[in-house]
Amino acid sequence: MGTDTARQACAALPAGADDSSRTLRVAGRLRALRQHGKTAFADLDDRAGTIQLLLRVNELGEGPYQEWLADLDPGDIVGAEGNPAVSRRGEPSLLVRSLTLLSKAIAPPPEKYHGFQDVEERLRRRYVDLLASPEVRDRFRARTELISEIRKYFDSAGFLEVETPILLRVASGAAAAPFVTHSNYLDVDLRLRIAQELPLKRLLVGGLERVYEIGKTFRNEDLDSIHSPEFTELEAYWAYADYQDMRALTEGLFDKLARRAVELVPTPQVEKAAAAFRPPFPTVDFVDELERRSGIKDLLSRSREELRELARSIGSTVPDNSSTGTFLDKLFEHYVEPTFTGVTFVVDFPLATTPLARRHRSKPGRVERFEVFTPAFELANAYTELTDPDEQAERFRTQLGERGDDRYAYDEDFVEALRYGLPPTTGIGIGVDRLIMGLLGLSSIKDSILFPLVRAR
RNA sequence: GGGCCCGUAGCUCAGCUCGGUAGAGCAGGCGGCUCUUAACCGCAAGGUCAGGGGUUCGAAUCCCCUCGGGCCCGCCA
Repeated sequence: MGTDTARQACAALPAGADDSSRTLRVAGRLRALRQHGKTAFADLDDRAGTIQLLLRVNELGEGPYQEWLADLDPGDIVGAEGNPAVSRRGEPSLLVRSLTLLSKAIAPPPEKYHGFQDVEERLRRRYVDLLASPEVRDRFRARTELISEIRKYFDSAGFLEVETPILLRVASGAAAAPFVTHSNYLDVDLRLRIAQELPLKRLLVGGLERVYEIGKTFRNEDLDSIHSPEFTELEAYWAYADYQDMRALTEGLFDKLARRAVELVPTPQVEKAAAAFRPPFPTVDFVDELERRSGIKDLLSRSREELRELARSIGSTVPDNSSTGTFLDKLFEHYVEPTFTGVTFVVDFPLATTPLARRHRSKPGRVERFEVFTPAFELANAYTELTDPDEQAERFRTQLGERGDDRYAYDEDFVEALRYGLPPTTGIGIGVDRLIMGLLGLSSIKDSILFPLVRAR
């Protein structure tokens, strides 16, 4: 039985009493051992919580009692059988009749009061971090539960969960450097996906009208408090809907997850963090807000050179040959992003920033796109999808021409797929590790990932 | 890539400013204690002071380099 059941069995007893008519059995890890000559106390943890073991010469006998105490160390994994009891000080306890050593901890657990503090060691040896800290175990359980909620949400909205390839000949769908590996059999270099977007949209061409995928995505770039080379991404595509529909769906998801997060981890930190994900959310028009904050007029009619000079004037050191979209992004990052105080929806981006989105129906020079920002990071990116194969081909070429490298790689087969007809569609990508960070109030993406990549030493 | 900070016992930390035999608590060992919950009391043990080089009669301490980590900035659209 779990320690929670065992504790309940003790609940009715008065302090100092035990009930020899009932037998309890628990198994778990010894956390602390307090010896008092012929009596000893130990705390035993399992997935359900903790219970005190009460060991006495009276029940175990002099010889076995001394042998047990000589053998036991904090960190050992034991099974215990005995009677429900309450200590004289009122602690629910298992009065032990017999003990079984299930696994010996040869390496000692971290110091019991301060715990495992060394940030680097906690990442390199996450198993020690987990065994030493119930809070860390709770955090990662919550992560899994929240991802499970995401699945339920999309499932109940009629979305089909699918798996698309991680190994690809062309890694496209985002602007990022891929990891490259090699197939010995095919004798060809393969890339790890940098997004799930293009395979998922192919599925909509194929008639699966609502699909989503949650899985690892890989970007061969920097590692810092909000970037991990391997991260969990959610992407969803929805035919016969546009980005306004997607916004409503997203807000519903955030609302549900915010409520669930507080249930899972009812701490002030999480309550505060999760509250920020309760609708309604402020909306910021990319161009209007940037013009208002910066005082720059007619942003969309500025030449690339003008935008470059404007970016230079705020201290950006991006290369001269960067794209128009890059300069606009730099200006936005500088003038607007620091003003966000909570979860914010930024809408209707300049066309130049986004090669896969549909042109805005009423705002010239824009795409139908929203991004979700928190004060700390970009969280989600959604748009009404571009469905026209000729325009898609043209946009890939423009992107390549401006950047002069092979990012946002031209995916020829994807353009071919569009020729068969992609229904009007909206799609979204959400950084799941970051979403967990936001909901639980974590400041580093490494706190959201069980085994983050660390440098060899 | 730049700046700042950190690395001392298995764990949590002092010691570094101002150079002079490397310390404490927890864990582990031995002894004591029949109600503790950071149990307590006593004894003994435990070190590549991240690594390398330099200055010095003498370096954990001062200087340089390297490695690892954290934070900030830049870059990554």
